[in-house]
Amino acid sequence: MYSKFVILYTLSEENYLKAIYHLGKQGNEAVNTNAIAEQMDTKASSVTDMVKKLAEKDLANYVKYQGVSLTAKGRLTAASVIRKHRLWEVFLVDKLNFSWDEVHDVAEQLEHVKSEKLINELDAFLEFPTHDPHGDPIPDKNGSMVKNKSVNLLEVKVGLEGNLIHVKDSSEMFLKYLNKNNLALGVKIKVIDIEPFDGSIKIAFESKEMIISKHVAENLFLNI
Amino acid sequence: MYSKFVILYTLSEENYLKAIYHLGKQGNEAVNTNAIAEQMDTKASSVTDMVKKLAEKDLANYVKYQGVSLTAKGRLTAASVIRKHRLWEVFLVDKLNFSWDEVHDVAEQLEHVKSEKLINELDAFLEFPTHDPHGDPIPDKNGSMVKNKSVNLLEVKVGLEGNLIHVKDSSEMFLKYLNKNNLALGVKIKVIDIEPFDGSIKIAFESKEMIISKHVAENLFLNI
DNA sequence: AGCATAATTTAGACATATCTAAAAATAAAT
DNA sequence: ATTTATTTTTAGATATGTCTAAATTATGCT
Repeated sequence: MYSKFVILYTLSEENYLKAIYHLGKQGNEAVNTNAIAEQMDTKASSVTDMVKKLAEKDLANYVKYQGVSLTAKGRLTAASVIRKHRLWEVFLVDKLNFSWDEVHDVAEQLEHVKSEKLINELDAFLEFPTHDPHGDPIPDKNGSMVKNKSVNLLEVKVGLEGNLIHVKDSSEMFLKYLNKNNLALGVKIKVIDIEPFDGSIKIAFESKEMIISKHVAENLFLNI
Repeated sequence: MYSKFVILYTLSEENYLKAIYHLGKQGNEAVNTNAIAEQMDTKASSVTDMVKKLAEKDLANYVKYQGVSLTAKGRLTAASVIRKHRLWEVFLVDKLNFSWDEVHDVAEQLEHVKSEKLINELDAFLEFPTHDPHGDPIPDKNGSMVKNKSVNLLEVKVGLEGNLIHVKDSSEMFLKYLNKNNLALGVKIKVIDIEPFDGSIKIAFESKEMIISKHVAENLFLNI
């Protein structure tokens, strides 16, 4: 009755693959042990252990003291987990009334459910979305995704405008800040002024003006 | 970024609670170590270990050599896992085109995802179903569910009829057998004859007749 | 180049959940 | 009631994934 299913990779392995994928340009660039440790809220020694295991399974390229990158196999596996994560986020927001700041932790669990049919049917049910609720592109079955040709708000010149199509930091705290200020995906934002002293930016949107810090601007992307 | 969520009980603990709940009349009756081991496809010694842990956490009543039952807390936890399992089964069948013999393994994974909001919103999205695709009742938030006042096919007298509302064995093999013979939930079945020699039963449904073994009949329930 | 600092790895330990094999307790049989 | 068989528990081992502390390698600085 309690059948065992084929577990290709463990939860832990999948999470490490994701971290390396995100930190190292889709896994193509070598990533430091310490960077991974920080990202995953764990210790560097634990990272070393796991990274050896990933290399043994032909998921990662690892040379002592030189960092880790992903093999083609590792990259595809990571992309598949990210695909699941983002599809579930769309499901939660579009069908289950979650707001974009509530989805992360739940999607983090759902992304590890193993079933080809499940994720393909979910994809179809959601009508093959291309982006998640934070504007991140959803990889297809082969791990490829559309390139976000968005521009960081810090690069936008005074007087120019564009729609907010992506936010980099998707922590609950940051998203709640955006919510509070009515900054949602799709909103048209115009750059009014840039303060050279601290890099803060005055923007206009929905007939309001507000000043955002450089740190906030770093995380906002427009399609200009 | 990779936040840790509060894990109340481990996957393993939840699976043991479910097994004890199913084997012991919703956890009210004491269950043998061996019975649990068989149900969970594990060894008796592993069961002893886990059962001690459940007792320590006030989820189970355990007296050496006397079997295990569930405390109120254990019963509620088990019911909550079963609630999730059955709601996900409804989702898979109603929304993602799964057939009733494909849902078990996937639901077995989804049932362990922790989020109050997720399961409540899913419940609402599915319009508060009362039964899963196999006719099993779905517990509510308090762990209570409607009593299935169905009659086992073995108890039905010759000449009487009723709708198939529940199948006990929900293994893929059994469900595929039912599919092959067009025996689906809701079908109106009439008992034509009972063979005293081996307990097999001739039934009529959808203007066909067929003979089913006693073993099959044991797993079918009608609402007479 | 040589030394100090930072990053990384190794060694050894721990918790969880499992197993095998042996011991102990209970149930069944004569 | 005693012996036999079955069930259950204990003791000790293993695998995974983590940790701390110490050792090693790489990097930065003068």
